[in-house]
Amino acid sequence: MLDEQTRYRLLKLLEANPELSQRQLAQALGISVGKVNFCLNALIERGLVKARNFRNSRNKLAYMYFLTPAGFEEKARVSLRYLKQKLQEYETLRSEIEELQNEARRMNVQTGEVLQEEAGQ
Amino acid sequence: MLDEQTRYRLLKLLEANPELSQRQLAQALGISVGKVNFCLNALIERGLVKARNFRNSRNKLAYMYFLTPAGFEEKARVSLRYLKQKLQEYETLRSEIEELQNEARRMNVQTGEVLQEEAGQ
DNA sequence: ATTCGGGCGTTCAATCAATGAACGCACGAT
DNA sequence: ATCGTGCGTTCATTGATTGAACGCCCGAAT
Repeated sequence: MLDEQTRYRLLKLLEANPELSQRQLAQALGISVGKVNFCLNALIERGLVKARNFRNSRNKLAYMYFLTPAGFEEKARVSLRYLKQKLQEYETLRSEIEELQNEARRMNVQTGEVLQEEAGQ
Repeated sequence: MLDEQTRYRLLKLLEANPELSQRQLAQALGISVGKVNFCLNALIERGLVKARNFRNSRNKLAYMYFLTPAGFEEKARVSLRYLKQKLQEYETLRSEIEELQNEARRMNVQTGEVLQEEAGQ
């Protein structure tokens, strides 16, 4: 449920915008309200996030989800892990693309440049 | 069910190794037998793959799933689409990594190089 | 004082991709 | 005949995810 990407993106979003509602978080992350609710409560339970009241722009009482000190530490760890993972993915992707390009080149020979034209547009 | 990646990897695998059984295909692709069966039947139904009998290494009767001419054409199209998609992902990943590295740099300032050491190992 | 409307967090039945154990079948070996 | 093996196929189960529905709260309007 709490995959690395969601964890990272949620923590980052909370750090930058603690005033977002669960619905706004859901929309910003492209996930469902239910999932945000679940993840947020998990973070709160682990003491990484605290909910606090504040007055929003329409002067209504609302929640604010801000990172605790432990939350900031966790976010640093998660970011680093996420970065490493992305660098790994990057390398994997690089060789996969290379392989695909070799394949496309082989195809070109057989199909008389048809693919190259197609790829151009 | 038939996402672009599975479609590409299955067609590629069939082109190179038509003699693989559904179980072997599943293992090679890291997906379940049921999914391979479903995908394969979809390909057969669309006339992109044909099943044919042959004698395998143990001299047992077995199926061979080979690409039809239409299958080869489809594979070329899928490969190209997949390549484009991967190039796109590559660019996205590049900027995401850049952003993560900026973030890590900012953190370094605040945490006194702790993260850099951590990243080293 | 009362009603209303809107946005909030929360819940949970429904959905859907995916799994892999179980099945019947075909066939070579014994 | 009979086994054993590996095949394709099936389908109940799992598990993640969804989003409609709910009750609640509170400011505004009546």
